[in-house]
Amino acid sequence: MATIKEIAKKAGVGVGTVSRYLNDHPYVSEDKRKKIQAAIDELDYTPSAIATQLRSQSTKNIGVLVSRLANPFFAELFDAIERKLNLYGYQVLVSQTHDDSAAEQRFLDQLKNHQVDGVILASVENHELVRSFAQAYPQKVILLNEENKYQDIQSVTLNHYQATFDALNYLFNQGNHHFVYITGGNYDVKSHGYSRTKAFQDFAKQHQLSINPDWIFSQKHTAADGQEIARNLIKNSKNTLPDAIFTNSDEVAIGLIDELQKNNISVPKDIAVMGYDDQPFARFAAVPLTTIRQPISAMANKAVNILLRSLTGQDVPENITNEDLKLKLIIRKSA
Amino acid sequence: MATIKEIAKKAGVGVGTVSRYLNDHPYVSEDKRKKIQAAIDELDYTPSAIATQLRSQSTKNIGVLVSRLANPFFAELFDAIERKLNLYGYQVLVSQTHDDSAAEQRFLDQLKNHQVDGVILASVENHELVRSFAQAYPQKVILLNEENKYQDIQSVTLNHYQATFDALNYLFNQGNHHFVYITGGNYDVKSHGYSRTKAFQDFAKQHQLSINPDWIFSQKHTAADGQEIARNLIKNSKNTLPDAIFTNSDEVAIGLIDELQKNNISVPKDIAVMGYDDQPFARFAAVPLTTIRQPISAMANKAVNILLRSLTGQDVPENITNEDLKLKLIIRKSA
DNA sequence: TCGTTTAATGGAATCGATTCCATGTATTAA
DNA sequence: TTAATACATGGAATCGATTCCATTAAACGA
Repeated sequence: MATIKEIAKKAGVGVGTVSRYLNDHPYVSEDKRKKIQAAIDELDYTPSAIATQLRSQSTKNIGVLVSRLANPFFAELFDAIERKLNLYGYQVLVSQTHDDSAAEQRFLDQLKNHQVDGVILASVENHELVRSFAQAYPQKVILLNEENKYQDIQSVTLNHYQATFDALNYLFNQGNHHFVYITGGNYDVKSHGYSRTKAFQDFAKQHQLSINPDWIFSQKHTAADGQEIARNLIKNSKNTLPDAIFTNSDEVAIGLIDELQKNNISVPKDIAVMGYDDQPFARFAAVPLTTIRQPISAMANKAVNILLRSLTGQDVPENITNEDLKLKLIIRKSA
Repeated sequence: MATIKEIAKKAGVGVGTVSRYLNDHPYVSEDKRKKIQAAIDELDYTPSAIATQLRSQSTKNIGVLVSRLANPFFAELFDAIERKLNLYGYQVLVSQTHDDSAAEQRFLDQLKNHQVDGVILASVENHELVRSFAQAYPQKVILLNEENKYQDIQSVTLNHYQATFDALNYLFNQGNHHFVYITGGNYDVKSHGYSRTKAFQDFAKQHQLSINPDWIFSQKHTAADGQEIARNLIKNSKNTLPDAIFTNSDEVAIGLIDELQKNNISVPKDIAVMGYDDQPFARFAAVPLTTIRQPISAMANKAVNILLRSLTGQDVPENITNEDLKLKLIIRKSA
């Protein structure tokens, strides 16, 4: 590959002049412009991004971390983020954790070794780890849709507590009192998704519902997980079945419904099922899902806006309102 | 951030020694090892990946190009590719074309400017463009699941022609003779997905089916597209409706079925619908999809194997057989 | 004992761009 | 006419690693 030196030589000018030409600096005569461009064309020259990055100490790369891209929610989120970042000339590097905090570590290390200028974390496994990075690089890290226990980390957060509470209320008011709760995280304070779980716990307390520990499921993500839960429920609960299931993912909901119906349990008549995300597919399910819609594109845009602003100091329009970031209960057939 | 120079200074050794230590070269005394490690710990040093990349002329980054990650097929494909590449210490950069060849151009330029060591193209818009890159960097480019008109480009290809032909035969043998054909590409030779289209054309010829030009749809990808097609079909075809629809995507199939049913057209009784991909969701659709399953993980592994081998010259196990790469008709309810 | 490997080490050169500095010429102001 | 700016340019220094080369010390063989 040709280098800037070769271009300079071929054009009969200094490397400085070539660089100035490439970067649209003034102070390059028309005469040399032509010669330089000719040399570039002739040698099919493209500047080495790596060299530029080293010298300029900036990569124009942003890392995005999600737990699993095969989850349509994350795929759509990534899509929105990429579109927005491309607008500003950034490339995007995605990584998936698959719930593995070692993968998260490797991802974050890219900040340290300057592979990326900043990161958007749409998933966090190890809060301590993330926090230590966020403190080391406060402008370079932003949490998206994750619990933020520490005010010192930039983040865009939605009110999942309220949305979950409202959805549970909706189920309750339909006469459901025996709940199954399924989360993608763990059923404790340190887990991601805890504000939803907290809402469930508070809700149960408020209505004095007894929580059956066998009806709490953790780290469930896929339709296959949902099917398994349904089987488990049917097998273990002898004569008592729940009357409502709150999932934290449409995928799980779909698996559940499929398996329940196969066992002649009607949704929503026998059991109501509440999804989460309003994934593209939700409306097309065998029983169209009642679910909580996340405002994906608004979330993505806001996160990118904030990150770019803090990264470059330059003014990036703030055009996302709190209204745009509202979660919304979508009522279909499953509950 | 600390640099290797500062480490050298703090440890009282030369930069060469530090570098040797970092890269596990022999010829570093136990004594200095300790001092260097102490300095590294104290200054929280991490080598700059950019500098290393510049010097070593290799990035350990691979680019993956897909048309749309929100398509579950591509999301799963990406997932499989990423898992495999991580195993070998590579990072992955994804880009989406969204059918825009300018995006493809930008993506490929990363090869030229050394942002990536190689690329996997699971989608191609502009064949000429891709070919010119493939010729400039023959070992660095591999096509995955795309038409390969030129034998000079590395690729892994499946027999979509045969799979499509077989699926059409299946539909035909059920008594369907009036076909709608829907592709994600264009209905011509230059388009991606043409071997499927060719199979359809040959099939029609063989059975002397008349092709209704109003029943050919191009560049359709989403469930919304499917719904629109269904509406279009119903509105325009007065008293004649097709009896079978061959789609090139489960997503489209799902939208179709939804809209047809809303109009009291029964699937598969009135119209049979054939999907493509066997996306995770296919089995959970309102009418579980009859579709053609793509061997995603085998495809991904094979592509990565070939690419890494041609990139590094080193031996990467070839453990994917042709049997693993077979497309398979999955019969459910929609046809 | 002396020549020959082997082990350790420091530091300059290098990868390919950008930017600062020095220098020179042309233009304008007074 | 002269001083002050503006315009153009070449090339060295720099970003932060790796690697080659030169040098020295220790171990080895005969």
